Amino acid sequence: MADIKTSTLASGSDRTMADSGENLAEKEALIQAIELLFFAYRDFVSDPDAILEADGLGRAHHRVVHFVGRNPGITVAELLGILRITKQSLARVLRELIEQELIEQKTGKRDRRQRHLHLTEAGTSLERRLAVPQHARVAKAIADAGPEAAVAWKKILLNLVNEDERAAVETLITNGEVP
Amino acid sequence: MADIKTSTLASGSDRTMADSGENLAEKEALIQAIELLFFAYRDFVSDPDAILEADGLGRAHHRVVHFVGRNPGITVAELLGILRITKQSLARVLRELIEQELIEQKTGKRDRRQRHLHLTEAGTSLERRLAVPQHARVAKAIADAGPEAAVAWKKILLNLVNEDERAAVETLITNGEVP
DNA sequence: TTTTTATGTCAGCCATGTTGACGTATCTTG
DNA sequence: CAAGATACGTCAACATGGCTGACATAAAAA
Repeated sequence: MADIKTSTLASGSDRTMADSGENLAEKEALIQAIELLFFAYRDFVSDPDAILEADGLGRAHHRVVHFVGRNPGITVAELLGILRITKQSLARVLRELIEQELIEQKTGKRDRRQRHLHLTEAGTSLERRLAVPQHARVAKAIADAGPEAAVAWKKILLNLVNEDERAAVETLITNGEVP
Repeated sequence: MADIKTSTLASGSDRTMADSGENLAEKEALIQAIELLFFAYRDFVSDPDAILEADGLGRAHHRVVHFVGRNPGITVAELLGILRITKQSLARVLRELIEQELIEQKTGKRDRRQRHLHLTEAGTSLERRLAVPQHARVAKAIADAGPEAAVAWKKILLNLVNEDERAAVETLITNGEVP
C-alpha cells in the first residue's frame, strides 16, 4: 500500500490535490533559480559599473560601446532595435560618447541618411577595459562549473528570450548581420 | 616548417603571440554567453514589468514584494542587505507598499526597534500574479534544455556571484535565516 | 546614564528611461 | 518630377529609482 501511494506521487498522474510534494520541491527549485539570476546579474554588471563611474559614464554607455564594438558600422536604427530604448534615450548617450570621441559616425555610402557607428581608438580601449573583468568573471564561472555546463547554460539563457525573437538573437550574437 | 607553426598554434604551448585560434574561439563563445545573459535578463523581467505598470508600481516594488514574501518577518536592515540599496531608496518604495496595504510592519517583540515586514493578503496576491508568468518562463526554459541543465545553470549563476558572498546567497535562497 | 543601533524622514541631485512634437536630409515611388 | 516615406536629430517635460547629507526618535546595550 505504501508502495502504491509513493509511486502515485512520484509518477505525477492523477493529481487532484493542490500540491504534491514533487510540485512543491520543483517550485522551490524554481524560486532558487530565479533568485540566483537576480544575484548573479547584479554582480555580473558590478565590475564595469565601477570602471564607468570613474569615467563619468553609466551602464547605458557600456551597452552602446559594447554593441558598437561588436558590430562595427551598425546603424542607429539597428542599435535601437537591439537596446530597445527610444531614440531620444539613445541620442543622449550617443551624443556624450561622440563628444568624448569614443564613438564616431560615418555617413552611409549607399544610403546617406544612415549613420554608421564605429569605436574610435579611445572607444576601443574603453571597451577592452570594461570587458576584461567581466570576461574574467564569466570565464571563471563557466570553467569552475565544468565544460559541459556552458552548453546547458547557453541553452537556458536562449530559452528565456521571447520565443519569436530567439532566431534574431542567435544570428546577432553569432555575429551574422544585425537582424 | 608549416607543420611546426601550425602545431604551435594549436597546442597552446609557448604562447608568446597575441592570440591563438583557440583563444579566439573561446573569447567568441564568452562574448556570446555575455550577450545572451543580457537578452535573457531583459525578457526575464519583462513579464512582471508589464503587470506592475498596470498597478502603478515598478521593478523596485517587485523586488521588495518578492523578498518579503519569501522571507516573512524580515527586518528592514536585512532587506537592505539583500537589495543593496540605501535606506532612503527602500523607504520610498516601502512607504508606497504600506500605503497601498500590500505590506505591513510589525514591531519586533524581542527588539522593539525592529520592523518585521509581512505581505498582506493583497500583497500575497500581487506576489503570486507577478510570479506566475516569470515562473512559467523559467520553468519552460529549464525544461526545454533538459533536466541536467538546471544543475549546470545554477552552478554557473552561483559562480557569477562575488566569491565572498556566495555562502550568504546560498543560505538565503535555500531559505535558511537571512544572512 | 551615555552611547549605539534600527528605523524614519526631509531635501536635493543624478542617470536613464518615457511621450509628444517638430525639423531636415535623403531615398523611394506613383 | 512631385509626393510621401524613412533615418536621424532635437527640444521639452516627466517618471522611476538610484544616490548623498543631515537630522530625529525610540529602544537596546554598555
